Amino acid sequence: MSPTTPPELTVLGSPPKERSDAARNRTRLLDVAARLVAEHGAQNVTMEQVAAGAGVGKGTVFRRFGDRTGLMRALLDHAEKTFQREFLTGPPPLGPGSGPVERLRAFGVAMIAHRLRYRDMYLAAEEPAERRYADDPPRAVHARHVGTLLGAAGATGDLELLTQSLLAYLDTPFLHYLSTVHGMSPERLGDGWVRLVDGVVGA
Amino acid sequence: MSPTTPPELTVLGSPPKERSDAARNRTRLLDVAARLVAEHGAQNVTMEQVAAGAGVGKGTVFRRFGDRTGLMRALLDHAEKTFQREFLTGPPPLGPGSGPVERLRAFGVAMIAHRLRYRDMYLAAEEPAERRYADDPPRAVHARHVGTLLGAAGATGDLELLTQSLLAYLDTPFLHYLSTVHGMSPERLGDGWVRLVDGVVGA
DNA sequence: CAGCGTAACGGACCGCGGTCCGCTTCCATT
DNA sequence: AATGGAAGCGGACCGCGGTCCGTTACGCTG
Repeated sequence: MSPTTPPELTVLGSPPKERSDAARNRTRLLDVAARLVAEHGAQNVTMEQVAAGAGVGKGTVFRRFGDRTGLMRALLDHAEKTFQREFLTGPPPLGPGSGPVERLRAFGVAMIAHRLRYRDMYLAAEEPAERRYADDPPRAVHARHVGTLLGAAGATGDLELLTQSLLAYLDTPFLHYLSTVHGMSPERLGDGWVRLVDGVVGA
Repeated sequence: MSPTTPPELTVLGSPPKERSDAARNRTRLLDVAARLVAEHGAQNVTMEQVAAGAGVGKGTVFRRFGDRTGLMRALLDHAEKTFQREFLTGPPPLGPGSGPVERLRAFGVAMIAHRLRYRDMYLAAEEPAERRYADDPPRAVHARHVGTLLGAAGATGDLELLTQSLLAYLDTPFLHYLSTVHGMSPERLGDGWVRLVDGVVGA
């Protein structure tokens, strides 16, 4: 090897770097997609519109984002990261500093607000029923967080399943349904979460 | 009016009768669809195949069943009715004769088995995220049943929301996910249900 | 700076769900 | 049995998500 050879293995966790045209197209596509979603609603934005708006071919959109739900997830990424920072390292009662039960309560309440706020995109980001919830990194983060808090709160038994039971309550289509069809307010939904948590940790 | 005039108003609750050719096509379509689903899986059956197999045009299928999910719901109708009879009028502990908490526990356990058994069609019968759970007569029956039992069990507070919280645990894609990705057995899922119920009724 | 291997590109193409509308069939009435 | 009108029918048609593959452009190497 020549003396100027750069490292051949990418650093663990950093994705292989993108070619410049690819990177440019990704940001243009996200910009256009965000604009179109804000303008017409996630429901009414087609992949072809996004491609045309960014001045690229349709194939490029699919190469970058895999499928429609991948594009939507990419759009949600920033909001999701912000939310994660809040409950992982933010101020109490959501972040560290409060007791586990209090943090658990706050987590659900915040998640309900978050999901309802971006419901349009969360609904559009849903995977088909067969692969729902699988390969979903944010969900894994939420699960670890809830599981840890449950443990710290002294909950006993099948914590893995208990965690999933709680997450089921925070499903966006479910919250959306209760909010629209049953006319339930976020506060009411939050109270429901608190009650569920209390019941489950034996408070 | 002539003396032989039949009643002009259909009896409340009985749908306006179907023309003979329409009725014949409905049964043929359901037969063919059931066969194709059994043969290739609900996932891999197209509406056109069903139409062709029944020797009718595609438009006819959609006229009868509205959309793909409508056809799947129709296929599930028989199993669903049977299940409803079991928990509404069948023997204890599922049917009347046991205490409300015991019936509630049995209901969830039976539902988990039922949904996993027919998961293929339940997954295919799912509505898009925006209208999920809305206009779903079986769900309304389940909700009334669970709500009634919760009340009889002496649960207090927001029974409507409590009912929905419990139903969220019985969602087919959720159960399917836990069963496949997390490798959880029906028994384990049943235990999770029981724990949830006990926590919520304050047992 | 020329050459080259590879990633990226673009848009024609495909399959499926769903719609539309001119034609057919049923059946109530006389 | 004839007839009129409504319910039903069929299949061409449309739009969208997703794929394929020949072409293009990036950037590394010498």
